[in-house]
Amino acid sequence: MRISEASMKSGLSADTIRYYEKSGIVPAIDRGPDGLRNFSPENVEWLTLLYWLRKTGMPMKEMCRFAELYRLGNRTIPERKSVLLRHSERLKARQQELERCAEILDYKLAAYENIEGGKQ
Amino acid sequence: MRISEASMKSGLSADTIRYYEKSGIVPAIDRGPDGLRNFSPENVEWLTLLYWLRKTGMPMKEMCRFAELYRLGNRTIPERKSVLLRHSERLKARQQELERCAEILDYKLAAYENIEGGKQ
DNA sequence: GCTTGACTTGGAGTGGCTCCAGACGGGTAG
DNA sequence: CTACCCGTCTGGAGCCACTCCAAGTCAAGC
Repeated sequence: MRISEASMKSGLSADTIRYYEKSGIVPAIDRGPDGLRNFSPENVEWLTLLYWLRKTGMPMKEMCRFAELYRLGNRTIPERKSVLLRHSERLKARQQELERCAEILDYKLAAYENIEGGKQ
Repeated sequence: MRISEASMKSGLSADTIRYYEKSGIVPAIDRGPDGLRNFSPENVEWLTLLYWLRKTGMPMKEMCRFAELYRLGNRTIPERKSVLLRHSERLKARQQELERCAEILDYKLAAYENIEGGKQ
């Protein structure tokens, strides 16, 4: 499939996909005789995973490392697991931040309720 | 208090505080006779709020708007409330994304458990 | 009086895209 | 056949929100 379809399915923009390919985070995609990229379902699966990792704050560097491990085959699975576990920890920390911020917002909003028309 | 203390208390770096002041998101801070910034507790409270809003993804533009409303005094409280409510919605959406990603990670990790030593 | 350290400014650099100009090639319309 | 539109290509500029740095000022301590 071509880039627009891969983009729709993965969630990444066509520009971002090209950018990822350039930076090696995505393997060089096969090209048709016309020179256009031809994405396989596996490519799209990979892009989709990247979409989620990136969206939830994994840095490029780490994604590059992860991609490299993937290229190196099965014997890197333990390390890949540890990358994902680390990210999972990050997600938890992030959720706590969001919760903390939600509390602060609630507090602020309640304060506004009380003030409404009073002093600042 | 000086910038280093304000930085510690708010969580923002000194550079970021100066940057925020330059961009108007923070009111011009009082200067002592030595030309150094002299932060009041209210300044720090404001910085702390900004820290949380920014950290949880509120764009600068919106924070600028919020700062402007704040400057305009109490009659803008309803609009300030709606800014915070909108952000609160954003937090919820963000939390769902994190959860979705956590699911995907769990799925991947489980797949790795099964593969461990088998085929890629 | 000299060093140390916190602060100042302006400006350059960074990460991760995002947008754009200009070129190409395939398909439909006139 | 020509005109035009689409989607794609590449390389490069632009953007956001910092972050870091150089060069300078000043105050306090030895």
